[in-house]
Amino acid sequence: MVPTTSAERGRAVRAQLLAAARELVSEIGWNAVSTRNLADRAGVRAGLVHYHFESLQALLRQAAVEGMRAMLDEAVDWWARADDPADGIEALLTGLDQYEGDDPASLLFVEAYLAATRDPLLRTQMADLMLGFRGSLVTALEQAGHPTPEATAIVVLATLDGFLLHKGLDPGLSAATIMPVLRQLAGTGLSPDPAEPEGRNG
Amino acid sequence: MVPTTSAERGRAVRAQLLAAARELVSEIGWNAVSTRNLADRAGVRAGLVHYHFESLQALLRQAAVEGMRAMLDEAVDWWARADDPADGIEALLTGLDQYEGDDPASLLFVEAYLAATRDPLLRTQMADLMLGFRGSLVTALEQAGHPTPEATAIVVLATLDGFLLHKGLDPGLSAATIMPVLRQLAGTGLSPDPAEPEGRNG
DNA sequence: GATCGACTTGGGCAAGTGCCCAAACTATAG
DNA sequence: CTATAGTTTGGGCACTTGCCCAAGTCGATC
Repeated sequence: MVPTTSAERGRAVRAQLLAAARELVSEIGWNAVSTRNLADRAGVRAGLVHYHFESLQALLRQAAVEGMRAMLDEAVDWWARADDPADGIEALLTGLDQYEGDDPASLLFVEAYLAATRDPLLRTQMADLMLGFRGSLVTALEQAGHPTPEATAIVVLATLDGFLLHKGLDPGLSAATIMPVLRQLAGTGLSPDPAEPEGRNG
Repeated sequence: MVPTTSAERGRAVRAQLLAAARELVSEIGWNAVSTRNLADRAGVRAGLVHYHFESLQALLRQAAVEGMRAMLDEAVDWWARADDPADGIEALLTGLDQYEGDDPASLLFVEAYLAATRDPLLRTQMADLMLGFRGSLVTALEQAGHPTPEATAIVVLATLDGFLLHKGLDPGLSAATIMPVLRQLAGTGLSPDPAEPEGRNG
């Protein structure tokens, strides 16, 4: 259905701008997104950016936070369904494996981390997001009877983000390589697999 | 010794520019460094940037790679001295703990990771750097008799980088919290020390 | 028809960008 | 002294930046 009223078209433009922002942030970097190339990508005139949003930064902030929240919510669902937290981690990791270090979703996260360093509002919003996500991992680990859920959750999340940083440099890195180690981490530590083959990288 | 000849002064200016670049990249971000604020920080005229360097990007690339190499070499020395790889990791982590998420060295790394995504030359240089660093961790783990040195090294390095990403959001994160988990990872799992599990808590 | 409000247009502004270059400077060599 | 080579200066070019705004379009309401 093509939007007809002004309000409907306005809402559509806002959505297009936010989607274009998500694309461009991963493609050219947070600081390289300008009102003009953003409007270009969204297929609208540049003047509209500052009609619909207070500033470029506010637009980028909203786009990033909404995008990340959607992805994290999806991941939390995985955890709710899987009975072993390690299965949820594996699902997350293999999701990254189809890309070769230029996964747009991953880059959006890293760009946002960096931008948050210089944008206090974005920092608090992202901190809330990550706290909630970490909490859901902690409860999953608790329910699995893990001895140190808090510290392990922090390490697992750091590893996930660090892994996609490294994958940008070395696309040959495979989730399969590190999965056994993460599985051992997420497991209760009571039944380690006897012989785990050594992976390699490219 | 104050430089007197033109060549000496030129070398000094190059060094000042590279140092200023390292500072500014962590303070305002890779893409926000311009010829003018860079020259300003270095205390030289803007025209000198393009006399001494082919381009701004080339300057930033060289500054980042040199800075990272110096820091990694230092860390490798730690490994050479410590007999337990976990001690080296602990030394690295506590080095990060004195900052509150705005450690200039850490930010330089993350900024470089991101810039490498869009600069093929920087990517290969950083890949070499990280491969060498990871290799030294692998040998340290091998000598300690670790069963899966390769995969563990990848996870440990990813955790290190991911941890500083998260620390930017949540400065309350302490290295002490995750150290037991990393120690378990880096250990052989055979507990060479008589009493080792469950040390102090953060 | 007229009016209203949300939205859109296109042009503009001051400031900043990377890079360039002719001219000047400076310490050494012939 | 005059060359010479390396370095430094200050201004400039063409372009992009975020943000602004008067004038316009368009459907809904009176």
